[in-house]
Amino acid sequence: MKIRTAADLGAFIKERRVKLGMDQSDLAEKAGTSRKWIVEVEQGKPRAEIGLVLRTLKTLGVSLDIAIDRTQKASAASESGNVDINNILNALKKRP
Amino acid sequence: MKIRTAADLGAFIKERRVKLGMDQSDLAEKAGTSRKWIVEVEQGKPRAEIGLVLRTLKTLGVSLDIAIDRTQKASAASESGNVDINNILNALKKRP
DNA sequence: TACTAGAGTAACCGAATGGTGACATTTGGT
DNA sequence: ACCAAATGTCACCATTCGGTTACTCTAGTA
Repeated sequence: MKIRTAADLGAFIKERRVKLGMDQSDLAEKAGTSRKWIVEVEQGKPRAEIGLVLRTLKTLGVSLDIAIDRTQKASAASESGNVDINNILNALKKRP
Repeated sequence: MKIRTAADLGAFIKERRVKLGMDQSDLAEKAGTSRKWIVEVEQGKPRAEIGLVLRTLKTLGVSLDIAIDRTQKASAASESGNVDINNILNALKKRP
């Protein structure tokens, strides 16, 4: 599932928690945070800190993967993961 | 690439930014944040807020995917994405 | 050598965080 | 209807955030 917003994240966490038969207190304790924080994150709080988010996801047995977005208009090098010489040259053009 | 810690995230962001030929100021401006914040995140700040992180990743043309972790010892239902009846029953046992 | 771009660091500050503990509401079972 | 568990909300508070501005240091260029 693609995560684009904090709301996406919150929905996923809640769904996953319920599937595992945990309540908010269980998850909070296992993830080393507070129930209040779980509530807020499940509601899509955009300013929650990533450290706690990562710990929470780990607790839920979930992995976060990052990848070059194919739906984005990107250069060939961009997708390959190599340095994009065109982008760099373009940036250089901005010099006075 | 799997993201397990804030340091992972920071390393990825920096690598990606450089590949695209951007400097910290460029990225900060395009992502709607400050250069200071970019510096901190690239250094692995664990308390950066997810909202900004998501915006930054979007700016970098990157997508975040979430998935049930196969390396984790998980029940069959857990992997399938269905409700895990065993976990729920286990939780019920805790009732006094 | 002198200059510049880029990266890292520091101080300042208003604003928001996350934890605690309590209370209110909703839900499900007896 | 009653009760208990789970969820949602609130006030309080020490801590930290993120933005701004300015300074340093390094590497590469003229």
